[in-house]
Amino acid sequence: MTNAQIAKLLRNVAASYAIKNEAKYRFQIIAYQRAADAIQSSTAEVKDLIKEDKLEGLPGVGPSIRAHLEELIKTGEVKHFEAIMKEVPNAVFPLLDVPTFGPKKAYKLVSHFGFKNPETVIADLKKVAGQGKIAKLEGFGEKSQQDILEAIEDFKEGNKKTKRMVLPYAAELAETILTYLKKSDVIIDAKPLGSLRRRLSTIGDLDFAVSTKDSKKAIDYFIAYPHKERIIEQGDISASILVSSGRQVDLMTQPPDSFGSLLQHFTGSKNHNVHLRELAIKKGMSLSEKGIKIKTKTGEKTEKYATEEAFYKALGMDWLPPEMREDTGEIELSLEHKLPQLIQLKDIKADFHLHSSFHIEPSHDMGISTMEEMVEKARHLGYEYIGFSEHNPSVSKHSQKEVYDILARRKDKIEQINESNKNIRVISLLETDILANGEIAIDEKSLSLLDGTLVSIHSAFNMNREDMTKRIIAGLSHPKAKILSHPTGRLLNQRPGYEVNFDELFDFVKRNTKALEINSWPERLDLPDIMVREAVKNGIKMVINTDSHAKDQMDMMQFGVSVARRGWATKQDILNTLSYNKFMDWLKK
DNA sequence: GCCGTTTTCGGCCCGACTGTTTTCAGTCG
Repeated sequence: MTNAQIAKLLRNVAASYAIKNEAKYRFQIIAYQRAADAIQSSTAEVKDLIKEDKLEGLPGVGPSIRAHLEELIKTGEVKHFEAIMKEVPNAVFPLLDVPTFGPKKAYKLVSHFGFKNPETVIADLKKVAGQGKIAKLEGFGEKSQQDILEAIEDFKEGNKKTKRMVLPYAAELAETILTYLKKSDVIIDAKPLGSLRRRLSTIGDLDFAVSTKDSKKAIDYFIAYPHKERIIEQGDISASILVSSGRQVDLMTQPPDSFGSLLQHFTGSKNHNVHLRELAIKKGMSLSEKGIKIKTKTGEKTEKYATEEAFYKALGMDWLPPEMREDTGEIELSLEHKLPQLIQLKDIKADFHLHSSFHIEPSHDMGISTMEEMVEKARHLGYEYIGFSEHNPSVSKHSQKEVYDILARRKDKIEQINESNKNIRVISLLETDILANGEIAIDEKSLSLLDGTLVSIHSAFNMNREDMTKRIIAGLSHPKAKILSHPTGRLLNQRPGYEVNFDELFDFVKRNTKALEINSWPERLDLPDIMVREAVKNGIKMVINTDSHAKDQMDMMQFGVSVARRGWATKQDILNTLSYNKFMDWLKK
């Protein structure tokens, strides 16, 4: 059973409690939802966590839910869950996945019409809505009947085409919308919110904060967005639209003197904010997007905050980078004024994963920009040095002698570039396959031509955990193999990573002066942020690379930096912040 | 049901928007 399935089960339990008696089970409902959130966002599978006795490490999973989950993994079902859910018709649960449907609405409709089949319930509901039968129900009307039809339609569309966007694409779309917003006369400032601002690797909806003295005009301007498909909702201070790519875009407004509270409130994460508001209550404060409500002798007043810095300061905290706001210890550090200094884009002095168009006759894809073009781009980016890491020449099409000859020509070419340009030092790297047997694809003689090599997995993904771990460690064991590229092998929205024992791998990397790559490619963003955090805790060195196949892709470094920041990495954790000489010293270790 | 340097008992975040309502319930973030 996957984490997603377990999370859904816990949400169904929460929904069942809500249907039974929401007031009575209020806190159980919250508890089950929290546990579901924690499990859904965990990188480790619940069954593995149980095996390693780490399940209680998840925030929101206590003794009771842990016992239930152990029963689930052991027997495939949980008696307690079954008992609660038995009182709710099965057909309720699929409806909960449809936006605008909560437990109450789903239950009312399913029980009134007597729907029995979870498989067909959405179609069944669409049918009775089409027949005008919902509008006649108490608590429903013509409009809500129409909304139900639209929600079902959108849901079916969404299932097909609108998965979460990877960060770089979301950032691009956001930039277009921000540019539009900033053209308005009444909009003083506009900034991204939510997961976009926290720089998650994948983004669902896009949220924006707007500073304005005239929220009505700002909202009118927003809903007139040229690529708008339709308005989802429109109120006095916020609105939501659907844009033509099928994405929902939300806008929140506040006057300039409350803009700081607005940014803070909607940047989240939910857990960060809930924790913050609980702390505030203990200080007699109440937090919202409007400011901080404080009880006074005469009544209460709301202090306004124009900046987030001032808002956090009022709570006795330092401003936190949005990437850290996940309630994983950052609030405590901020209260103690001990936040780490996260790495910034300007700290980056090099990029080691560049595929040029040099004719290397590679095992995989080639770049399209010349080495010279990429060097020029590196100069523009203010780098000090770069490394070319084309895929190794195909070993199925060439003898090792031929591989050597190609690499020797490439070495000459790199030397020539180093002689002709004084701005950027170029080092001779390669992206070498780790073969299924753990050997690296090219021989000793060819390796001797390189300053070092990145190694990576591009074949035989389906090995078991133990064999894959052995394979990677074997590949990384060669003195020239220094960096493991895209370590998990995941592709966002496409495939999960291969199975590796990362405890073992981390240990090996640390003991042998190797490094793990944070790959900035939009679908990779690999190492994932959560594992970067583990790597940082364990003192593992990393590099942030773009894996560029064209010069302009070198701009994607910012996304790798975002991943590093979400993992709390500082300059000291990332090797391409080192000067050329220091990095070369490391490479030779 | 979870959680803890104010608590192992007694708390548990805050508000906007919509539709169907004459004051609120449901959903969302």
